[in-house]
Amino acid sequence: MHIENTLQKIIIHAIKELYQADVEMSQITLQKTKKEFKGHYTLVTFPLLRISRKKPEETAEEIGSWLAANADIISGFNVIKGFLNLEITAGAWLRLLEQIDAQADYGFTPVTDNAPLYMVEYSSPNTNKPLHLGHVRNNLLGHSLCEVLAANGKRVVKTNIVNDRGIHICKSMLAWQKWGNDETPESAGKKGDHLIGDYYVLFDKKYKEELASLQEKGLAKEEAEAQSQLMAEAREMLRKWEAGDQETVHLWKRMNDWVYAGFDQTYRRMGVSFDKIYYESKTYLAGKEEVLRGLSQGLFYRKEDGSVWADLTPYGLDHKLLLRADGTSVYMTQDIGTAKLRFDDYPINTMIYVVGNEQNYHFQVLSILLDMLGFEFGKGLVHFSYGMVELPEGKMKSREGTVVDADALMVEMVETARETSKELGKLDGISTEEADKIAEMVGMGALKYFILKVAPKKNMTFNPKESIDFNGNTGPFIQYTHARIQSVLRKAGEEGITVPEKLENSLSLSEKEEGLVQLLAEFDAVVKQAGAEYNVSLIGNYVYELAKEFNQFYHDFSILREENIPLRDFRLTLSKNIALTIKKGMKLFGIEVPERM
RNA sequence: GGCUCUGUAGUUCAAUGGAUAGAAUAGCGGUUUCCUAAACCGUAGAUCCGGGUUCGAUUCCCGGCGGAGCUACCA
Repeated sequence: MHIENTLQKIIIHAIKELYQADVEMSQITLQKTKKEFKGHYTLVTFPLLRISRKKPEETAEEIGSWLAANADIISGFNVIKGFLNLEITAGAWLRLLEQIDAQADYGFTPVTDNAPLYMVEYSSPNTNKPLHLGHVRNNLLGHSLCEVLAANGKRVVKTNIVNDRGIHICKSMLAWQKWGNDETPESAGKKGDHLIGDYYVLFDKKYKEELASLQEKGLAKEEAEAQSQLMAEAREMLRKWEAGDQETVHLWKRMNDWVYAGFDQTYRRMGVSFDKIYYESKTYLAGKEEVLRGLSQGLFYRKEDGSVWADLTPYGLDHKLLLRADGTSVYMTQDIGTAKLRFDDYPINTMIYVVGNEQNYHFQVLSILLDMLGFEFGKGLVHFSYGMVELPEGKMKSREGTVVDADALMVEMVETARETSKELGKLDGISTEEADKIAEMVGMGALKYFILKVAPKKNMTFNPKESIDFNGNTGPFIQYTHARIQSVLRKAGEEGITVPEKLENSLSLSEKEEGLVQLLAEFDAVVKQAGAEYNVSLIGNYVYELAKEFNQFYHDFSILREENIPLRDFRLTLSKNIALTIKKGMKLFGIEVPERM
């Protein structure tokens, strides 16, 4: 980062000296030199030909010569076609390493009191179903995005909106009332969210049976649906709930608490958390108010049947329903209310919604509506849209029982990690507690990394078999690299070797060492870029590259037994810095790195 | 039909408009007297099709073809 920036400035100076022309930073295209060529950074000279009025090779040659003569961080250069490959001096690399070395453990850009405030909404579960694989991607992306933003010096408020009201909730309540026999999570030995989810499924089953028997009597499907006793009861329950009927509300609270306890357990294991949770049951009325205000101000209109609509045709969109004919609110109404409450609660600069791409249209509309209602934050809201998670067999379908449950998945990942460790004899001689801890870190690391390394925007395929693979571009590989480095440092300590704080300035770096130092130097820049582009996955691929380079490096050199003492010291410091960077990178993913594994 | 996203090795993923399109897996062939082999090395294999802009296109634009999603008085 620092070197790249410095280089750009020097090159701008060089061009001024050579061609008496001013160029913008953006015209200086620097990139990492490809492995097969000598050098660290490459200047692409094609965009500069207009200024130099010379052939690419000549231009590159001239700039290269000027730099070699005048810039003290350049130790050499070579020209291939229009590409100017620049070599950086060992001294410059070492100074950079010392800077990194001086950083605190997680010392990215520090967060200050007046830093921009970002509110990030993620997770957003329904209280009638346990979390599944899709939520896992949501939670991990949301949490990781928050970490990346904070690393870039932003204040972050993590928030969640719980969809805790509506007919779907009444369905599971009704099923529990009818067939539950007072079952509780304790008596059933199930997590609360799973218990409620099971009753939701039970309702659906019973409802289908009812429809089938009605249809047998000769009713059409629509008639059967209209006559369904069960559905009528569910609707009646919703009416009672909205009217504040004590018994209904009490049951609702009791069952919701079971669900929240279940969710909390899942969140804790995933390592995600929230600073402020909003409940739809408490925000939908505010939304209704806002919509009615908009109506009275002539922003919206009312149809003959009483329903309220927004005309979005001036924005190239359709008409959008905001309140039903019976006055009840819809999803959009609730999101308007939630947004208002949030901005009342916090001085938010940017609101980010981590929600799947099936809702792209919804957030496009929400942004316009908030803007119409006069909230200046409407226009700038960010929909952090991510793709669906599919299985090798295709989409997850609850009806076909192909939904991957989040809790079951985590259990399976950790179990597999434990089994594999055992087979490899890694668990010999360590306590059960430590083995458990390592299995948890590795299993969860595999899951998190597998999901986060994919560019958020894209749909992805989740293959359970491959996700628990510990080879290649995986979390465990990176964790393993970290553990090996810790082992090196530990052994050095046992031999009485201390890792030097200051580095000798006279060292010459091998190509491999230069490669590693370069990766270290660029890490902060990647984190910045990830924060600016809301692209979390950049970091994963980067840390993997670093880990891979180190493994190769490690394989080729015997670090501690190096005869040359300063070189040994240097490599120890390098190892320490790599371990630190891996740890920082993985923390941005919410992944823990074991000291040994 | 309209709108949005997407199309890269057998498979899963990379690639600010730059050099010979990278990895990983699976395949084939190797490396353990090497302080962690969950490692390392070699080998083979891909940009959906057709135009355009550009010195230069996987990337940007237009047109096809394929996939996903949205287009609900569900959330």
